[in-house]
Amino acid sequence: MYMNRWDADQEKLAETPDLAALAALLADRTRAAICMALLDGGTWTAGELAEYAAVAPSTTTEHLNLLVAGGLLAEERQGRRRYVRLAGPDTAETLENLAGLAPYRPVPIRSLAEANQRRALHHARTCYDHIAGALGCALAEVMTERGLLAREYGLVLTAAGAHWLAALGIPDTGPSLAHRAHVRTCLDWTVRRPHLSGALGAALYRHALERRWIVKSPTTRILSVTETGRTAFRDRLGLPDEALSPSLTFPAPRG
Amino acid sequence: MYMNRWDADQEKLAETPDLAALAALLADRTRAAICMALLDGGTWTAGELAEYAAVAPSTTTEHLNLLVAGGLLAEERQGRRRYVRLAGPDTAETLENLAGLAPYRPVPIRSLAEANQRRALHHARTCYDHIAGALGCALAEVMTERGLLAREYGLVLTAAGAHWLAALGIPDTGPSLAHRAHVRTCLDWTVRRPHLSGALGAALYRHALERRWIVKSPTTRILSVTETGRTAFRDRLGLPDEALSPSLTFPAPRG
DNA sequence: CGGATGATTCGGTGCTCACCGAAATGTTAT
DNA sequence: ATAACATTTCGGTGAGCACCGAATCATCCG
Repeated sequence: MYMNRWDADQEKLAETPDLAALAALLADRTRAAICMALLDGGTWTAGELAEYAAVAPSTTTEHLNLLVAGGLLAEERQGRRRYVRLAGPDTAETLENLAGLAPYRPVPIRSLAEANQRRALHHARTCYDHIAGALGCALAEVMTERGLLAREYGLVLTAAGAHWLAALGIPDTGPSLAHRAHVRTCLDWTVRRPHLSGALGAALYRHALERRWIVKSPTTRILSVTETGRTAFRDRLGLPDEALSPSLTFPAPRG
Repeated sequence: MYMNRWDADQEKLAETPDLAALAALLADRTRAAICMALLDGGTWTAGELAEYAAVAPSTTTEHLNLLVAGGLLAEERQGRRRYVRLAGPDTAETLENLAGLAPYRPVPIRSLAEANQRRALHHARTCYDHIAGALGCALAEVMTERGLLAREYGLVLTAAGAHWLAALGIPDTGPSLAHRAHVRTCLDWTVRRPHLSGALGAALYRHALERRWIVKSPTTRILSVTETGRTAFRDRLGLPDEALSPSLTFPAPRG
């Protein structure tokens, strides 16, 4: 069918974002749980998600179909497996922001093991491609205090910060950093303070992983600070000891 | 009931953000329409929203109850009226991001007047407290080209940009700018390119309104560029003429 | 006071959709 | 080939919820 400029414009003009359709994807307990699980930045199989969400495999299939069709998830099929992950950093960031705005719901804790696990999650965990939890928040705070980041029209990298990054061996403008915008912060749902996300957050996470300052649990989102990491975080950033290990008490809120 | 430190921590640990509950608020066509309407940054009465969304007043009441209880909307009651608005800038920003991620839905256009209205909306409109549409995107682009903004670890204000702001009479660190973070961009759902949001976007919008570079339609989100504005935008920023009036053709995509 | 107006409560209706189980499909392992 | 496994298709069921209209409540105005 022939379409002239006017018709093409009409077409463009006559569109509106279907917010409800997108929200409907997340409005289901099970689908929301799947998305939160995938916020670890990893790739899961349909079966793993079925067990995690405690629903039948057939139900999971339907949910994944919707989420993929809606553009929230990317999928990759290998043999009889279906691997899914979040579609991209934008998706992850929006989910994080949404989670920060969401009300809180009590979660049952049945055993000491579960309690310890949650404690570890609160201390340090992955948030897609960066560090969240008390450790992530402490990083953002200390970097601000030290003048590596500044709050001027937002959180930005200072000259000192750029220098510090270079000293660490993180190039201040790489291919992955250039196209992805922002020193961003997102509200941490455990500590309710901001932590670093965006390209800078991702770069720091990768760097810390490479140097084995932190290690990631293969099955969960939990991060542990290694002995090397403890030293590095303390010496290079002056992170207080409380931020470096899961403890019974939380650091006092900023004041 | 007495609660020691351990119990308090347990309580905090045993919470998780209820993403599904929040998303459910937006998963309804009518409620989503209400939120999108409120993205104009204004305050609406229940009756106005009922007419806008084309549902019975009783239905609107129920929706508003849910949205207010969920923390998305703030309400203020005066006499027999119920005024509602978005809860805050965070809410608006998250909604914008979500809308940018959402799929597009064709919207019926029944008359020439409606077509013109949509054209105007695409050209320039309010997005909570800043400028969106082709004009908003053009602003962001031109400011970047002119070196007022730079993409280094994200979009930041350059020294030249700060100077330019000062010359305009916008203080580079005001009370409202300091506490609200970020030179932010959000994906425009009409042009699908980023426009300026965050504190800087809000400051620019206010400034342009005060100088009457633009005027806002009292009933819709449509912005019109005045004759003064045309001159100001062109002289101070070098905005191309295409960006200054609604036209039949769109500016070519960047490249 | 009495009438108009904006908003709310409530009961009832219809539709959507999350869920499961059983059977089927396709893939890897023995 | 046969068996074990991961996922999918399909039919049926039950619960949740968006909607309306009619009646009610509260406020403003003459």
